Amino acid sequence: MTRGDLLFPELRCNLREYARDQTIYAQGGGADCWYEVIHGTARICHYYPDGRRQIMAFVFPGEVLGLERAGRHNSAEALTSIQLYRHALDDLSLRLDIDGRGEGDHPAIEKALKAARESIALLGLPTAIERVAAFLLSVAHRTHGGPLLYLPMSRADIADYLCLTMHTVSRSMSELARRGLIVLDAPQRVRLLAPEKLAHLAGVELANMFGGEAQLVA
Amino acid sequence: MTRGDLLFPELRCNLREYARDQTIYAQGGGADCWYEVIHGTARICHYYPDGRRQIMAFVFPGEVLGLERAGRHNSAEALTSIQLYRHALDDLSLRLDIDGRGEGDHPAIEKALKAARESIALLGLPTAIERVAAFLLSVAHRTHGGPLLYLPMSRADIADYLCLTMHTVSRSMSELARRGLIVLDAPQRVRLLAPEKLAHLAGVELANMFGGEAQLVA
DNA sequence: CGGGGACTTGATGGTTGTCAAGAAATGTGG
DNA sequence: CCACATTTCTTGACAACCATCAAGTCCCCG
Repeated sequence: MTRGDLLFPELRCNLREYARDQTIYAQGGGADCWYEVIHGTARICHYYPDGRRQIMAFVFPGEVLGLERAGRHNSAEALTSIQLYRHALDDLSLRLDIDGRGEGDHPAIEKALKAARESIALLGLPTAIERVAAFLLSVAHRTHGGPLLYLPMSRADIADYLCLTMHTVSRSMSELARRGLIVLDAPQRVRLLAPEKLAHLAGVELANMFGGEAQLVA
Repeated sequence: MTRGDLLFPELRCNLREYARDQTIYAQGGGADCWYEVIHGTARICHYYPDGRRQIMAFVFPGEVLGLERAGRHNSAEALTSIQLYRHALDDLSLRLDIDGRGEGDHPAIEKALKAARESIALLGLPTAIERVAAFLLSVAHRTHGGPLLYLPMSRADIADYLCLTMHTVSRSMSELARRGLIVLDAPQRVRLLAPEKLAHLAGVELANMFGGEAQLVA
């Protein structure tokens, strides 16, 4: 199941490992490469001078980070121990073409654009509970697709991603549990009981963006 | 001053004109080209089945739209009468390299990514007045850079872009005027009296994103 | 001059941020 | 393995902010 197994031995020199909470690259530095996640999860953060932090994205296996030719606008940090494949900036082809055939000549950049669109869509949802519902569906779809999911990030991370406070995220989770849409086995372990109702909360279209309901009923 | 003058006669066949409120391309259709704005302004809209509308971006001269190889996720509509240069999808070079030298091999996509980052940053601001302040700075920077600016979009458009209501946008504008940061000569004609104070509201870093204060004091 | 659309403004209620405390989970040393 | 310390998460009370509902104003255009 480990995706590193898919790689030829001569390509292993491009593999990088980071421990939990390590910085993969730092905001303000120069960019000499981009990465593809083999396994583990990262967060992309932007720090403002006033101390606020905005999480631009979470990056799961098969997704990309660091596509900034001009330099690092954001920091990348390991949420869990993480294994990355390091690419040269002028090579925009993916190592793991998981989705089947590529999506044009620049699949890496197009993945990045798609992720940005998804973030904007999430922030466009008017209420906290809708954003949390959409977030859970997004994570489910982007990891295994099953109804039992592990959240590698803290409530504060989720809050900084959805532009809410940790408290509101927590309240929304509790409210979803109270309505019977999810079960909180542990703070970071969530079962999606009614993904179709979550999808309705998140907006039908957004739910489609996350791959629809079919995969979640598995 | 008209940018069409910069084009060689043999390239005029790729110019397209649209009148105000015309649709440039529609959500759900196929994508066979992307565009560069010569003059005029467009809005990129995403329509949800429940009737909500999210404006993903406003596109000013020198900026790009329609970079979606897989098909149209969004609609593009002319805010004013608009002149576009039509590009093939496999040619990602810009016709107008306004910023001087290009920014790598894929300047068009990198412009699109930069615009997406800016939208996320705007939505990350916690209060309505901060978003409106940042929005005004952004428009000023992306048009002429001077303190006197014309807003080609309606309050409702701004609201759907900043994820607020038209009413809150209007109230925020009035509040900025009350504080002496701007003057509302007409609903769509705004003078920035204190761009540095607007920048402080919007957050220093965001202000830098919009080109800093120097250009606004002109 | 009259009509309609866009904008502004007021009153009210719902949602979220803030402040504060408590509960649960995690880690550490005995 | 347990007790304790620390961090993370949850929950409550309150205040601030924004959406909603409802008028009212301004401006453009016929």
